[in-house]
Amino acid sequence: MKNRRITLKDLAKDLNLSASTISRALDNHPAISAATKKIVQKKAEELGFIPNSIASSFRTKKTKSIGIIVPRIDIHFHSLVISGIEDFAYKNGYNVTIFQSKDDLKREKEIVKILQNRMVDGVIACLSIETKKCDHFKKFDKLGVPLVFYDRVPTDFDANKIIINDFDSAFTATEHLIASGCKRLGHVAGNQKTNIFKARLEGFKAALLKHNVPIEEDFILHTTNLGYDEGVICANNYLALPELPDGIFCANDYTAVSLIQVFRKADIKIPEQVAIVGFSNYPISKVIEPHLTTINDCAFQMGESSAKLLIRHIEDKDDLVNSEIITIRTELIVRESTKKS
Amino acid sequence: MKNRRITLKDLAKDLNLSASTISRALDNHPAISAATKKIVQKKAEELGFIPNSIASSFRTKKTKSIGIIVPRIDIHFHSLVISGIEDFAYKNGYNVTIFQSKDDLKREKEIVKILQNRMVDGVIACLSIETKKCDHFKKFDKLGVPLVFYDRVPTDFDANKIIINDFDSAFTATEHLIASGCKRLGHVAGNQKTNIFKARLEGFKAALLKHNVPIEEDFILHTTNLGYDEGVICANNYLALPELPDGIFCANDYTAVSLIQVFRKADIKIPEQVAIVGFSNYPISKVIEPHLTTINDCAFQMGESSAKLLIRHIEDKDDLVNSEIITIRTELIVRESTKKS
DNA sequence: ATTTTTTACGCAAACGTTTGCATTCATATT
DNA sequence: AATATGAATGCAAACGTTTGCGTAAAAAAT
Repeated sequence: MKNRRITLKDLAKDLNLSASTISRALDNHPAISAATKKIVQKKAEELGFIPNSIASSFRTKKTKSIGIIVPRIDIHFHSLVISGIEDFAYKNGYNVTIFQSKDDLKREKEIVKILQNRMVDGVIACLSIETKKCDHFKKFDKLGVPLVFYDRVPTDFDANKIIINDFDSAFTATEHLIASGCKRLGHVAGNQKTNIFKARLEGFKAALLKHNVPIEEDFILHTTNLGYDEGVICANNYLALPELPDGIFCANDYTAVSLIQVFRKADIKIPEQVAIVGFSNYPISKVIEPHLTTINDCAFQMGESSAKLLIRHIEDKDDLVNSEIITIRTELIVRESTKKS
Repeated sequence: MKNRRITLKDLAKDLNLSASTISRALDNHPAISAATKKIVQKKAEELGFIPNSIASSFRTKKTKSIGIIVPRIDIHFHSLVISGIEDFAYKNGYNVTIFQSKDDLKREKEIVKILQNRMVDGVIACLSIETKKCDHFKKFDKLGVPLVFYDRVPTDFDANKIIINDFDSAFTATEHLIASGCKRLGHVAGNQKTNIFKARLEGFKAALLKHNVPIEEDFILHTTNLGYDEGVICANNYLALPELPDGIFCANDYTAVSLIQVFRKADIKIPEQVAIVGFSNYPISKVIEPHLTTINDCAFQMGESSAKLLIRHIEDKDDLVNSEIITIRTELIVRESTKKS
């Protein structure tokens, strides 16, 4: 039962070599002869030697693993980002340990503490919605643990950040509505305490300004979490207005989908009467009828870029740059929900 | 810059105590006086001591981390399971390291090797679609590393498994169609090389048998990956038949959604002309019009149960049970797609 | 044949923590 | 007063690997 693990020393004894030679042989160290390497590798195979990576990490102070803090794993955007991170990390010999903050600041702080026990070579994080100050993250810098934020990033301190340009994306989405012939534009806005949603609203307004479209405050509806239910509420609010907007840019796809559904039930033609644009390119956007025009936020690529940047910082310790902001290019995906034609 | 980490020894020197006393004090060991504990804790706080968990793991041979192998993270079912695992693990002081097999057997084997380097106290896995033989997993047993499979589990060897009863679930779904008045029943079947999809087909047939509904082979369509596109193909195949089924049980929600969309475009009323049931309760099932009746596979709970079972096996080493199969209760969620009324 | 260089390997320390056992000192028991 | 008990702490080894440095033997240079 007690299957003691084979160690370097066991191999060494078996082959009348020293542990250091075994270690170097398996590491393909130049100072070891080809013949010895062969022998060692064969023996290792034979005895089923499995290197103890904990011992190795302990010695070298490198764990080859990176920690990820996300609000929730089961949100499609985040699972895509994680997928991108894992993919890039895996190809580069790193593995990823995942924590969910559940959008709870207290839990986020706990996780940060856990992550500091030198379990990870670097950290990738997306802030909880509650997080305003990021002091708890500052210790990573002192410990020499590289840190990259994505999507919801801190504004109160310098850090590596992977973001999309929410302002520009919103601007593009809105311009698309205008180009489609919309004259009365509305916006379903996200929580304005969160920067990305603030930027989307600002981008929306900027586009109107540029094209001399009047900003109708009644057409700008505010939400707190951009869920389906809030989308339904917004839709009904629009319906209660004396006149509907003829184009609405929603800060995410969920609310956009709800709008479409409620409007259609009210026999309002999409896109003929109201054109709708969402944000994030969630899977539902390709399912809803009519298919939803939306902004692809390239979540997988965000994950890849995060991992890439982090690993570069992990391995280039002499890197003088300690703060880098990378903006991922988004794209407008035009589907039926805006094709007035 | 070089911020050397504070260690137990530093604390010991500072307080004129031995490292062992510090260690025990922070561990709340009974042999240490309350007074000493106070002092040690205060000093630890003051110097910003962070225990080196790698060293601890190295010494104790416990990493308090569990490895997860999933086909893909960005599939909603899996991200839900992972979420359940992480949640339970977190509450019990474990963290989770995630790997994606990408449904590639070769990569799955690589991951298994990586996971054996004693990085994890236990493993939770969902087999890649390619995996038929599970020999590569057997080493975990020899190493004393507990292993739990979920959803796609091996059939060729005893192991801890968390599954749903696909046969029963399919049976229930089909009975529901029959109870709704359907007489000509169809099934969109998944890849029959995969057990869960085979069981769903069998459950479907068994329900027909029980209720003396004829099994019409033309109404049973086979697919390979159950994607949207295959759903569209199936829908068109149904439309090409001399007579449509009046009730269809789909092996997953994607194909069910495609059926609904294609049928509606062909001006076929759902559920009046054709009632449709899906499987898995994906988010889209609540968005599609009409909302989709489906089987809730309780993915989050699967994750929780997996973690619970695994951690029990990790901590009860003397546990004589080495193979346990837990079936999670599914539930039929009735929505508009089957409400003929 | 001697010296120098090169090649291939061994020695031993170190990483920070945990833990069985020994030790010290104070207190309780006889 | 001598011994036994118990509480609190220290000692030292161990976990398995890596790595700078030392050294022996072999090859090359003189």
